[in-house]
Amino acid sequence: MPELPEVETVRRALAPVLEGRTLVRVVARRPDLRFPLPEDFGQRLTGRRVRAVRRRAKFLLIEIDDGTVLVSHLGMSGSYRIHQGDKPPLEKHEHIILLTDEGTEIRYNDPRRFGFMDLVDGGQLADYPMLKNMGPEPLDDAFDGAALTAALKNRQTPIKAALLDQTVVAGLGNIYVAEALFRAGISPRRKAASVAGVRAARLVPAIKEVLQEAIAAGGSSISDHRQPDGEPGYFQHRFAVYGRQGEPCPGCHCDVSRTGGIARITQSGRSTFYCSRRQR
DNA sequence: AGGTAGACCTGGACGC
DNA sequence: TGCGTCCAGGTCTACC
Repeated sequence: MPELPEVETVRRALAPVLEGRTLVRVVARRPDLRFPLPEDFGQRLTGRRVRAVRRRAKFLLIEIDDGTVLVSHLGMSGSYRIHQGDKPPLEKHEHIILLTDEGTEIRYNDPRRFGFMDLVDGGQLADYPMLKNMGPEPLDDAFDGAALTAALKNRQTPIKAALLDQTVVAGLGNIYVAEALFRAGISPRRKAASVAGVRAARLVPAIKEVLQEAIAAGGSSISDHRQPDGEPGYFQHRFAVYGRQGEPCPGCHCDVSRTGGIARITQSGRSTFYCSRRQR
């Protein structure tokens, strides 16, 4: 599921039920997700108050009043669900349960367990291995055409792979890279270093716009992913190319029976969707 | 050094 | 119904 817009949607849902609240019960129903959970994970959080729920790229950063940060990454299939009042029976893959002093229950569900949680000293966060080399936030003003051009300089890999590299720009994944490249009219196969100057200046706003629109739509619901309140996201209905192989791209007048419509290719082991006529 | 496969894990969709 | 195959939003590690 979760690229930047989905994680931001989760952050916005969790912040009002967690910030300022005390965690009265924290249960890990198994000792590990992708990695082993820290020793005494539940005990270290129980009785503590949550200061803030932040996000960096695809990471949720839940700041605790003792200076600890609960780092949460959703991997491919992680999701949070908030229950106030009625608590339905626990599901098989609901691995982590947080209960607040207001009686709100927050469950972390992750069938594939590619997600993980960790407890990190706030002062050490900048050195945390998975955050240390992270590139700029795509929605920050500092991320502009010049910054992208510099980050792509001399890179021979396709632009698709470069945008998935979190050290170039942090938070994009397979879906939003495809959508941003379509909007910018840039082929995913183009050499990254050649996305400079005007092309980079076109790509940056395409990235920002697609992310902002997706956040406004509550993210994308692929498979059975939901927002924490149980509502689906709606941005998947607005995908121009992702998952649409063989269809005409939006605004396209070509003869799909002849051109084959939106193409699907494999790049570094992952599906790429694009229009070979309008993306160069 | 930079770039590309393989690994991690479960479940859903599809073909036979 | 059941089995095998393929595919999936991410990222680390091990190789060339």
